Amino acid sequence: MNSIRARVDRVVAFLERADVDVLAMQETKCSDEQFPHLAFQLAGYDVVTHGHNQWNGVAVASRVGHEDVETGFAGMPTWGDPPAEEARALGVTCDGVRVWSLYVPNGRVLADPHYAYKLNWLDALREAAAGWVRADPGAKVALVGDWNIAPRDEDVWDMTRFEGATHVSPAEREAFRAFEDVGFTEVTRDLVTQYTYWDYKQLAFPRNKGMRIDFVQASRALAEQITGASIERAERKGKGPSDHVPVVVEVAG
DNA sequence: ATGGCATATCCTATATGA
Repeated sequence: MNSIRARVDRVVAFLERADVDVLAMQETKCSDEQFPHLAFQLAGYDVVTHGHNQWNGVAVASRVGHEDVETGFAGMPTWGDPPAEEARALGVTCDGVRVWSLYVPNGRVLADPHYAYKLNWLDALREAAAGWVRADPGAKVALVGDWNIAPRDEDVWDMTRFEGATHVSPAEREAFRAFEDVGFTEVTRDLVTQYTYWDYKQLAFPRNKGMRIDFVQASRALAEQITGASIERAERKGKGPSDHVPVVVEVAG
């Protein structure tokens, strides 16, 4: 989002236009008290929010109900001094699908402690997710949001610009791939080819210098029900866009 | 050749982002 308050009208207009049931948001950049609920309610969506302050922040808007809200996951690493859990993960069940809105730590640069935090955070998420499907192999679980990883070379506009950078390192790519080992499949890759993020700077969007870093990892039971996917590139246009665009999946039933 | 954005708040400065 890069701030929900800065573009709530755009977001709600998109939900209505695209006929979306559930929206997982990341980087809302506001506290729970500051979240602009009213615009969503007027459009028929209830929003569950998890935000502490101006950093991070995740939320799930749904017009098909929501239950079993969880903030953070078991074993989620902390950050800062004093160490604290950041608002980067929110689990909500919407019409039988367990939706996790995830804002994976950026990593900054490879030498930064934030990079180790990112890898630890992904490890802990995979462990937690493994437990969810182990407990219920038929569970429909969606791990969605800003993964801050470009799993393949073609997911960035120019690999030579990413030598020694985060988002493309072997360790990050392995951390993303390892969700396969615990029963998850990335379900948008085979259905659509498109970047999901373009920097605000250097005319990145008109030059199509983007990155594909937003993904949907689905449990087996959910992956079987995915019937379509799209990446809403047009949402990067016009006045006041986010630097990311929506990634949409269709679920049967 | 260089630098060029956008958001937040402790707002004429700094942190964050990828």
